[in-house]
Amino acid sequence: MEKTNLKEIAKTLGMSVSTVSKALNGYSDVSDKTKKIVLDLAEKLNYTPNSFAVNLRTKASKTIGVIIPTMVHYFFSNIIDSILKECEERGYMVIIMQSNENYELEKKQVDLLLSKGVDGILISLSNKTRDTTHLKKVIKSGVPLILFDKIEKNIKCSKIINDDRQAAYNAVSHLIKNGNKRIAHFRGALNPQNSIDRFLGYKKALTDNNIEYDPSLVYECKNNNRDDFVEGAEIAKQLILDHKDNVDAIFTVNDLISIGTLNYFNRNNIKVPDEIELFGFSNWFMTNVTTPSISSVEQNANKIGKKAAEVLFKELEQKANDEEIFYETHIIDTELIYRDSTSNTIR
Amino acid sequence: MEKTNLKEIAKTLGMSVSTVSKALNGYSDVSDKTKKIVLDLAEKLNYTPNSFAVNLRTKASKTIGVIIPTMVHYFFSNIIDSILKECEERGYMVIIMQSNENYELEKKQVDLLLSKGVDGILISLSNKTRDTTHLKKVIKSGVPLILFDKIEKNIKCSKIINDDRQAAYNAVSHLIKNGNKRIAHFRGALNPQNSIDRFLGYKKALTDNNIEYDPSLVYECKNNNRDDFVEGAEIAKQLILDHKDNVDAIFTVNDLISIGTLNYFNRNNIKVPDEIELFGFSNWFMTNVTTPSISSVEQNANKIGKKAAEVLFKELEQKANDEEIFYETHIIDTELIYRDSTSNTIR
DNA sequence: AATAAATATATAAACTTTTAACCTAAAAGC
DNA sequence: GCTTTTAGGTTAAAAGTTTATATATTTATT
Repeated sequence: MEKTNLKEIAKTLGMSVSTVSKALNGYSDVSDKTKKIVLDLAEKLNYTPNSFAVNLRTKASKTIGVIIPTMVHYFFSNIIDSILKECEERGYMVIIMQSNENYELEKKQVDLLLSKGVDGILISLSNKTRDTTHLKKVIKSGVPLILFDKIEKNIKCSKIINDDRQAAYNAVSHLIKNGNKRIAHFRGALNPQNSIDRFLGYKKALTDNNIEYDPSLVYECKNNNRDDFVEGAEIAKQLILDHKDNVDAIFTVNDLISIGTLNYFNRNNIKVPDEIELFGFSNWFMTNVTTPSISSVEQNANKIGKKAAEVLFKELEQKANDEEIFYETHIIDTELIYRDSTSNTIR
Repeated sequence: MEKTNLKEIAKTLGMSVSTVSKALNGYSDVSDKTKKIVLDLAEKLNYTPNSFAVNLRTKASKTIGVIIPTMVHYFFSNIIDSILKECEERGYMVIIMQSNENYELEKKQVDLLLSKGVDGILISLSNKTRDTTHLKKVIKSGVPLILFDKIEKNIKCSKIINDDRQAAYNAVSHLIKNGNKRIAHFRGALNPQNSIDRFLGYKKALTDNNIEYDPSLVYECKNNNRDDFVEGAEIAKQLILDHKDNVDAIFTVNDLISIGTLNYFNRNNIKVPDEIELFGFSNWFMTNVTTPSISSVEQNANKIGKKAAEVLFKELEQKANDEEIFYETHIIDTELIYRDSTSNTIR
């Protein structure tokens, strides 16, 4: 079953290549009779167009590229999941690359995608990305670019994000409404924007509620991966050593840290939420099954991925129609999920 | 910065297109002097070959396709992780598709990948795949195919798998060595091969050790996703209702079920491992942080992905050299990880 | 009936690259 | 000094598709 082509079909039917092509593409200037003949033979021969040739001719590949820091993460794998679904529906393929939080690699991957001729690119930036010439290069080359989650504000393109700051603000406000005053924060590393924003939201919630910000209640977690559990437990221990009974609640930068913290408390008979309340971030499914279950911030990763793909396809269409493209920043809603690690008298 | 091409460069330098092409590709029949001139200008103009044209001409895309049942899974995201790394090293791109355990979708995706002209395809089959004409089509079309993890034995191609049966056998044997006689099995659904193999390994370990197989100790878990936790807890409850003190240990088909089970025992003051020992499967990182930590089977997902990619590239090379391809089945080693949910007096 | 309009098909160029085949001039061999 | 080889390059074909333009045929208009 050798792969056939337009030329073969044309020869067999005694037609020209262009007629066959037009028939297959449903052009109106081919008679229905001819169309049927062509379609039938194409079907019989199992004809599929050679996409290399189609790409070359049409200058489009019906393929998009996605770069994320890591695949092995609940949040990102969910984003990818919905990007794949959106693309699948539209007959687009997705090339996925992982930067592994490595800026050089991210840069190289952008080049690879461009050289590959993808129709559009979605990126969630690595934590180490400071320089953005590679992003500007994408824009210059005319390939639509969408940034999501880990974005760089000063790039002229559409962006899809959560409002981390607001989400953190809401979570901490909830802790305050519950009557907590001494609220600790287990923050992420110093650089990543998400980590900064969550910290800022935490801080603002305190000051807006006339609670003095106490830096000694803020602990930094270095890792952002599966070691977070261990680090969460260690920091929880340190917190108790430092502040004994003088702490009411903890807001953590992610759920795994919360789970580690909870684990330490459970092992040491510190009652959650009675003695200390706990609020996580990301709504990882495991927060629902710990004892007690952990309140957390739902980021709606699926919505982020879906919206990112939608905006890309919109821009792709606008580009095809030579319409002007207005860049959009979409803020995907987050929600507080109240579970048993917080007293939820008032919501 | 419009994208330039060979023609432009040739015109600027007053050479022929073919000389420029040969210079850039390091052919020996271009003088070093000319090469330098060409390379310099190409560098300056930021020339990158139009890969659509290269693909068309060379009939290769330097892209491979991967189909997996789901992305949102620790095991698969790890496999993808290492596939991406292997491909990255070789300058290959990876198109990833999710079948969502849907046979029709899997079939469609195979067609898409073929029509896209990928150089090779890696598939982990959906649980619902019975018919394999789509796989035969791949082979017929001459595109190297590698099956991994969820495979179909009767397809003539290379395969990368764990020996689930042996791994289960080893885990249960360990439980037996620890002195357990009444060993329950929380198995997966009836169809998937992995689930069947793990069950068979469980059964064989019993009979090989002269322990009578008791079907009433085998419980079926329907789901294979995040509801497993809840189901694990429910089945644990049922097990205790059914068998009270007449059960020594449990071997579960995956870790989330183990964790759910452990959660039920902890809540109901059933001591693990003193009253009941527990052995999971997959070595999900969370088994390391439960209280007590849970013994489990490490599947080496990264090795599976790495090997799958390696074998593909090997076949790709053999194909390029017109060598005969011998299909290989690689069994990736598993290992037992002993933790606190089992008494590990003898190893 | 002659012309205009419409319909249907064919021709040929273009997309960009690679490479087989060919050419020319200089170097080498005798 | 003549032939042969080699180095360094050019020409042109080919990959398979799309599409603007040209041509041929049929139908409609007056």
